[in-house]
Amino acid sequence: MRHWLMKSEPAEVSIDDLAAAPEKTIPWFGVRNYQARNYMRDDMRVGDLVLFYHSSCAEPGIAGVARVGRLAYPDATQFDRGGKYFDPKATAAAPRWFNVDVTFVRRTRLVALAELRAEPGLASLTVLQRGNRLSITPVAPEEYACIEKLIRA
DNA sequence: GCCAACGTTGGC
DNA sequence: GCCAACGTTGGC
Repeated sequence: MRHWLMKSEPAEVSIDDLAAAPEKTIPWFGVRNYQARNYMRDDMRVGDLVLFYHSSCAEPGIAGVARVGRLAYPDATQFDRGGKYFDPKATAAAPRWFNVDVTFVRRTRLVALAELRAEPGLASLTVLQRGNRLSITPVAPEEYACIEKLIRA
């Protein structure tokens, strides 16, 4: 099983929104970056654990844990003509964008970005690297264990 | 609102 | 294939 960190703007989808969703599950639509897409399409498996990260907000940081609830399938919003995620180059026969479903596991205390940065064990965490903008990044098992510890601290 | 960093696009 | 221009991300 692999571990992931997925960013979401809480104004769009927060950990509370995920907890309140039907079946506590939300399709992770709208990703329009190839590397992030590839992680979902090629590497994510049902049951993989996800650190739910709030970004572009007053208190950026890890706000909860989720898991992959469904393998990647074509992102419906790419076909939504007029929608903000519409992609004119995508076709049903050759979809460009894929998403997994993400299922709520639990809230955590807010582990702030500054706290993550201050933790020596997380020095190579992808999301903390300079200039990183990827909304989906892998988390090594040791890094995940380190963050679990921070969550409980 | 600012701005650094990065990905994508499109002309050549 | 190069690279300038542009758009987006995301912390501050």
